[in-house]
Amino acid sequence: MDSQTGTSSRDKILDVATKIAQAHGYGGLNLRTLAEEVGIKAASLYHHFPSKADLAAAVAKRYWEDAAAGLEVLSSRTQDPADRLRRFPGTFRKSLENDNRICLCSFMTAEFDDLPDPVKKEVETFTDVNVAWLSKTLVAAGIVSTKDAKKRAHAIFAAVAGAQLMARGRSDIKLFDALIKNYQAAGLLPL
Amino acid sequence: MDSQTGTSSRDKILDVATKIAQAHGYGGLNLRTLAEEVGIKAASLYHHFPSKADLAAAVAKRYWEDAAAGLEVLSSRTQDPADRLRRFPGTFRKSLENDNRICLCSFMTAEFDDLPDPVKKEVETFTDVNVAWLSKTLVAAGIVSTKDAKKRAHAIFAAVAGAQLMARGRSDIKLFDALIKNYQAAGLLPL
DNA sequence: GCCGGCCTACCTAACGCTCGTTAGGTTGAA
DNA sequence: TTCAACCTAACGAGCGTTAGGTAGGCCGGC
Repeated sequence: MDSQTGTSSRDKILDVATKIAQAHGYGGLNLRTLAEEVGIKAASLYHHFPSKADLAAAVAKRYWEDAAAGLEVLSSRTQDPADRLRRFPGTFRKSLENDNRICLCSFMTAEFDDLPDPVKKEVETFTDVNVAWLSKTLVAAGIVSTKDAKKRAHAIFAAVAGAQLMARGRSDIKLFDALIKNYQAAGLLPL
Repeated sequence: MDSQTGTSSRDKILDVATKIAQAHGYGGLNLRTLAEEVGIKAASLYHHFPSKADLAAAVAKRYWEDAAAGLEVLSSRTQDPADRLRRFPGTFRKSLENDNRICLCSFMTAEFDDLPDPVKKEVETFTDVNVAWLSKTLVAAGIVSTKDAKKRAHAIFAAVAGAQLMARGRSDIKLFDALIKNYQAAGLLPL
C-alpha cells in the first residue's frame, strides 16, 4: 500500500531533514548539508522531492502523522485519562532529550510568514491533532465540559510548547520538568 | 549619558530591525531589506554597526531594556501587585497587535543554535528581566513564597510566550486572549 | 539465455540569485 | 580641514535549482 518508491532513501531524507528543521527551522534547513548527512549529493534530493517546499511539507506531514500515532498509542496503553494527560508533556520532552531540539511545528510557527503555503497547512494540522487529542482526553478525565475542552486543550498545548522553548534557550531539560510541575501545581495539568 | 552618536539614524535602524526580527528572526533579518526600510543603503549600516551580529546584539539589548523599563512603569502605575500580574500578558499582546509579530526573544530562542554569542547573551537577559519582575510581583501579591517565586515566574513567562506563538500561528489575537483567560481559570495567573 | 531498452537512484557541473561584507569615493556641516 | 553620514560598486561565499550524464537492476522478446 502507498507508493513504496525508494522507501529507505526517502525516509532517511525525511528523518535527517526533521532533525535539522527542529534545530534550525525551515530557513536554516540547507539542502547541501541535509544531503551530506544523508550520504548523497544535494541534486539527488530532487529525485525524491520536486522542491525544498515540497520536502518540508512532507517532513511536516509525517511529523504530525507520527505525533498522532504516538498519542493513540499513549491512549491505548494508559487506562486512566488523567494519567494520559500527565504523560502528554513527555512527548515534547523527547525533542529536548534529542540534542536540545524543539517541536518542528513550534519552530515553524515562529517562521510562519516565510513558510510556503503547503508547509503552513501541515504545521497547522499538527496543532489540530494535539488539541483534538487533549480535548477528548480532558473530557474523558472529567476535568472540563465538552464545551470548554477545546480552549483548555489549546492552553495546555501552548503552555507545554512554551516550556519546551524556554528549556531549549537554557539547554536545561530540568527546567522543562520544573515548568511542567508548576503547571500541575497551578492546576493547568492534573496532579 | 550613553553614546549619542547619530542617535536618530541609529535608533531608526534599531526600530526597523526589531520589527523585522520579530517577524522573521535573526536568520530572516536581511541587511538590504532593513536598509531599504530605513531609507539608506546596506553598506551604510556599517557606519553604525560593525557587523550583523553586533547589530542584532544591540537590537536584543535595547529590546530587554525597553521591556524592563515598561515593566517598571507598570509597577509604578498599578498599585495592586495582583493587578500588575493581570496586566503582564498585555505586554506580549502588543506584539501580536503589531502585524502579528512575536517577542523577539521567543523567536531567537528557537534560533538559539545559530545565534552569535553576543546575541545569545542579550536574549537570555530578556528572560531574566521578565522572570525577575514576575518573581518579585508574585511575592508582593502574596501568591507564592519567595522560595517558589522564581519557578512560578518562569512558568508564567513560558506559558505566555507559548500563547503568543500559538496565536501567531493562527493570526488570531482572540486566541491569545482566550489562552490567557484559561491560564487564569486554571490558576496559573490571578483571576 | 542473453540482449536491448527502460527505470531508479544517484552523480558532476554549473546557473542565477542573494547574502554579509568591504574598498573607496562624495557631501555637507562644524 | 576634518569628520560623520552617507553613497556606488563589487567581492566571495552560499543558496535552491537544473541540465545532462552514468551505473546497475529488471523485464519482455527473440
